[in-house]
Amino acid sequence: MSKHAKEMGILKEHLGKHQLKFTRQRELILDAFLKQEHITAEEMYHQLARKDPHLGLATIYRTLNLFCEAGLAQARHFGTQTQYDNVSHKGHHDHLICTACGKIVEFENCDIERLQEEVASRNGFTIQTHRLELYGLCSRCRH
Amino acid sequence: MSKHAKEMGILKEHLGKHQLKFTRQRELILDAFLKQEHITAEEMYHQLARKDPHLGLATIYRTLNLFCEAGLAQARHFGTQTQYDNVSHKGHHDHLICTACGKIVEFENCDIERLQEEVASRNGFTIQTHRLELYGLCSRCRH
DNA sequence: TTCTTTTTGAGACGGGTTATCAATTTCAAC
DNA sequence: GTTGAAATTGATAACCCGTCTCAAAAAGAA
Repeated sequence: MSKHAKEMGILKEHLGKHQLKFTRQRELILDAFLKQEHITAEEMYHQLARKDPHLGLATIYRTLNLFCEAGLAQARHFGTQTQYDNVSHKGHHDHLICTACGKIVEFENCDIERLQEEVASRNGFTIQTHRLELYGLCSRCRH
Repeated sequence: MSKHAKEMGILKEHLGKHQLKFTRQRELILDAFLKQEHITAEEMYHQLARKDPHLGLATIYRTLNLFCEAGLAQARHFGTQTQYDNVSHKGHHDHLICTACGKIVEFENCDIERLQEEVASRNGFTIQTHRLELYGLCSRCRH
């Protein structure tokens, strides 16, 4: 009866294939994860502290990495931290990153996505997800 | 009489603007840096150990970060390490990565690059470089 | 319920990067 | 060239994020 039945199914299938178990923590973390577009382990730790004060940070890291293996999440190294992106979110967005001040602007561009599909199929690939980061100087840092 | 007169000039200009000083170490590190497309601090530490056994790792980090501020380098977080890219090097290529077998195919696409420029300027950014990775299944792994 | 296997939580640990600080170097003004 | 203020260096301690460890708890098949 969860809103995330589809993803829960993907997770359970992955667990079954690898002799892993379905736990209360994994369910809790998946539910929280799917509500956002991307999150860090630390952020999720604080978010979930209210629901389950004893949930450990290590469990969150382990579980988010599990989601990556199951294809539900995608890890991305941003500055010093790791962002876990929600792959099921359409409206996938990319990033403009200022190399001077660290400012990050999100954007979407359908034309680029279409060209990516073209490149992929030309090479026999089926895209699952992608990462596009543009590094440069924002208007304020250009001086 | 260095081959890197242009970049040395950029560095000196940056130093001048910020009341920083031109040192033997900074010159040494810039020369080594410009000879490669990208390098980690650790790699440079070992490379330069022969020329100057007393050159400290902290100095290398500080100097590479200085190069980033001067626009000569660009930091990229790759896994646990930081790659410092030589911005003056063009010849950039992107990657198709198979999530099943790990196969990597390199490609270039001018149309995508042009659209990137568009997105950037619309947001007031000047692109120094970018990273585009397409993750999916290659033809052999699609089954 | 029983038993084996996996998972969890708490904290120790590890690798990469930054901060600290006394000694040294730069460089502008004499 | 000397001098002196200000920046830099090198060694290492501290830091942060993420992983590992391991005993206790939970899952799930029989």
